[in-house]
Amino acid sequence: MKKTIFLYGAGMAALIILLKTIEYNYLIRQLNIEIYLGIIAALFTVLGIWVGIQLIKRREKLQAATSYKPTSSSENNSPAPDISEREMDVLLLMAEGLSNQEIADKLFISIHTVKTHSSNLFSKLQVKRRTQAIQKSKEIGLIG
Amino acid sequence: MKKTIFLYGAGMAALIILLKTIEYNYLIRQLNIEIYLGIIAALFTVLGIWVGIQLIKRREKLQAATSYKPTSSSENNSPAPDISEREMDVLLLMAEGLSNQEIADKLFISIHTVKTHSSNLFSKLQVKRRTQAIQKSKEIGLIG
DNA sequence: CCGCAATTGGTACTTTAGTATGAACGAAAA
DNA sequence: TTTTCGTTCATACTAAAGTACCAATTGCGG
Repeated sequence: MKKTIFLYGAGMAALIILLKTIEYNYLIRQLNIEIYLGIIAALFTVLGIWVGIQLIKRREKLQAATSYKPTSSSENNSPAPDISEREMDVLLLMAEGLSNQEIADKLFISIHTVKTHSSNLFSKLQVKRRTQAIQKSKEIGLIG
Repeated sequence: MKKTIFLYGAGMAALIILLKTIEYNYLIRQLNIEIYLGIIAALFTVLGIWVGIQLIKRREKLQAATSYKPTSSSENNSPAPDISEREMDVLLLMAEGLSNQEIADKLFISIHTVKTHSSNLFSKLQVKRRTQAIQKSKEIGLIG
């Protein structure tokens, strides 16, 4: 949370510095004021889109946390290793045949994170490939 | 789609009109140019946030549409795509989580042949990856 | 005999998957 | 407050999967 605000402020500062540089150097005397305003509008529109996406991600994370609690503490005793909630998300999408990139898009995380989760998943399931993970997790009743 | 674009354009137009009104009436002569730029930045940031939210919504809708497609009309157009005997062998071992090399060893053929079979298999099943092939062949009852 | 499909094998290439390692942050527990 | 764990992201690498194109063999039916 604080990090996002800091990054937002830093981005703003960087933009302001950039604009000041443009203004006081050479461009502002040659360019039309309309073009200058257009550049500012475009830049801050992009910045706003980024902020909006960040807000969506945060909200969805909070919603998921409040709605999905009873996933991994009920019946998994000996055969089911303690798969975390996020690893379970990856596993389910994996079983549907999605690629890592598609899983990343659907969960709003990067493909690197998907690889991290899946790698940990394979370790916990003691398998080497995603096809084996699907097969084994169905065997031990992790997924339907 | 078109509606969103129209709304976006309308929002832009309204903003421009507002800015022009501010500029040509009274504020621009009294206020500092910095404040004027700040107002523009803030307005377009808000606009960008809105656009970002719209983009997220659209993408989620598309994902839902694509993910729910194969439930209704997948088993009527391809109840039995003529899978050859050897392709079936590969598919069965594939569903057990074996790699191409392991399948090749088990069938006493080269890995190239396994790739050929699996590639033809994916074309016939209209999928792109082995995980999807397993999922789909179970859906349409090709394998148990 | 000839065409056709299936099977097998290959080269060369791009894409995806997976590993190893490190880093950062937040929340919860100790 | 410090530690631990889960989550996130990243780079750099190797391994596996998949595609495109080609070619030889075999068996079957016209």
